[in-house]
Amino acid sequence: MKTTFGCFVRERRETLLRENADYSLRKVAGRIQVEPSYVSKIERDQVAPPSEETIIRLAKDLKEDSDVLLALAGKVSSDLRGAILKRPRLFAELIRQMKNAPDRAVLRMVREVRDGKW
Amino acid sequence: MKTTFGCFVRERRETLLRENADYSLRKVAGRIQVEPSYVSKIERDQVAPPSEETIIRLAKDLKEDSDVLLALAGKVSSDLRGAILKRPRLFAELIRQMKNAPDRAVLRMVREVRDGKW
DNA sequence: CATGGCGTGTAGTATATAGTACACAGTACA
DNA sequence: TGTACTGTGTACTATATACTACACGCCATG
Repeated sequence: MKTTFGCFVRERRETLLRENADYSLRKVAGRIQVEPSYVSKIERDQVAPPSEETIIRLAKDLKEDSDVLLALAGKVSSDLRGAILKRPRLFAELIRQMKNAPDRAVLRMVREVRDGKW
Repeated sequence: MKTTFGCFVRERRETLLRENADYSLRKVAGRIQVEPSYVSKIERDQVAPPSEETIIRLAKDLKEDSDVLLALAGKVSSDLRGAILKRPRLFAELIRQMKNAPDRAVLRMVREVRDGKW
């Protein structure tokens, strides 16, 4: 079974709540500026995941990687989308090529580029 | 000025129409299974670009790269999205790293991976 | 001169997205 | 024992998305 957005968020929040009462559903809702009932429905997967902006605020609040949270919501963060849209053919080829490459290989490339080997 | 989705499509269609009467707006609309008035509005950017599925049918009909057409519509094709969502942190890092790399460098890496150098 | 194909204008629709507002019942604790 | 906080149920809403349906006027041509 796949982890859903809601389950993941609930689990993460309850973990934080165990050692910090500031992570009640209502407190989190307050900080990320949505209604508590909405967070409740989100965590039980009763509604679709929220918007990108709300997911990013939530990720920050829960100290989670926003790319991971966005992925669980089936979304790609808009800065990545922006990069792809500027050079669609190039990135399409890159991603399709890397799709089946093992993590190690992809990481090696990232490192090579970061180290200026181009 | 940026080329819009509509302008691009209209220009492409009219180019094809010049040597083939099968590329009238109505004929294209018929083949891609939407109303002619809808295509008219799309080409004049009077409405937002159509759905991914419709864009792909349109790209095929106009013999255009669907990734390019999707990009003009501000969309990323769902197979690319799927690849990113499976390994969000990895691909986020990859794309952010490649974002500022010159085309040549990215292409070199793509070729290296394709040629099994990993 | 009417018939067929052309592009376009107006109006309307179904479904999805992204939430709000507020009442309610249970629990803790002072 | 009351009050403060917890999570949840119900109902509603505004905006966006992705189109359809159909009528209109223009032009070519047979």
